[in-house]
Amino acid sequence: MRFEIEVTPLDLDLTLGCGQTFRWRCNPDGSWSGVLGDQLIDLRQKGPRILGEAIPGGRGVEESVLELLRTQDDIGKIQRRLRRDPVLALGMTRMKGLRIVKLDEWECLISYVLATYANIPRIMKMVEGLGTNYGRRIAHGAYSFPDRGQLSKATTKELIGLGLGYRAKYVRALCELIDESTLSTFSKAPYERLRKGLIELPGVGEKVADCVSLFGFGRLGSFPIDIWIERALARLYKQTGSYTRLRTFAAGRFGEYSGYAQEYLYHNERMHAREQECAFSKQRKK
DNA sequence: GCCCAGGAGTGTG
DNA sequence: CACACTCATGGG
Repeated sequence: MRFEIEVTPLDLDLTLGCGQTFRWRCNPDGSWSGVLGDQLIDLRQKGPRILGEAIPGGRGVEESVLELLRTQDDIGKIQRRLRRDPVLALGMTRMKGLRIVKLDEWECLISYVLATYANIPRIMKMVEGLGTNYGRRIAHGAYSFPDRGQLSKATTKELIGLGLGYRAKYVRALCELIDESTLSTFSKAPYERLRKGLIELPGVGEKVADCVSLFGFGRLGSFPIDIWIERALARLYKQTGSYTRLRTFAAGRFGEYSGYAQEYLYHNERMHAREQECAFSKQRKK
């Protein structure tokens, strides 16, 4: 089923390729393929228009893509607020098309528990492994992310076989602990209580809780601090110290849209590191 | 071969 | 509060 939607501003490559979600892949022709619920979806950007194709297709496909891209966010308003920070204002215009994504809560929780101490290619491989082994087949080579019931069938040994390592026991424990009401209670909870509830879960610390709050539960005030954000805060703001200290700094500086600030800083820092690396290798060639 | 990764859990000073 | 150590492994 083909469909077409319009989203502005939007940079699909930035949004789907900057490491927020581990389920979308860029095809050789520049389009993106991913799974939303039980739909395999291809997206191709033509200026402000997004040309999409869904298999098997059906009602609500457009809506699920609009939800993924958080089209209700007023990017202009968010950027005006964040531009009050001179450091952030510097390179922010080119980030205009980078949108926070809205992921399924359960998928997001499991994905970011797997994301601890692993690089992005490996995380993608682990998440893909859960899909192909425990999800439902949608199309050739495409599987839905397994729900609690499906993932509960996995043994710790099987999960380790998929390369999860010590993360396997956390996935097992989460399958036991999380039920239907847990996530809906979380959804209704105010941010700080949601955060505390998430941190009580096995395999979930402050950083994962903040990622799940942001990408899974859509709390834009959340500010996950990983190694890249730590570097960015040290390099650009001369801020170092504990997670709590850095988090307090970010809240005061970026306020209710800290999540967008975080994603800008994250992407910027990774690009900066890559430029440094290129400059270094060029220098060595001489 | 070596370094590092969208960290968490636990124990100690 | 701050560190220190372990966990388990694969990608670049």
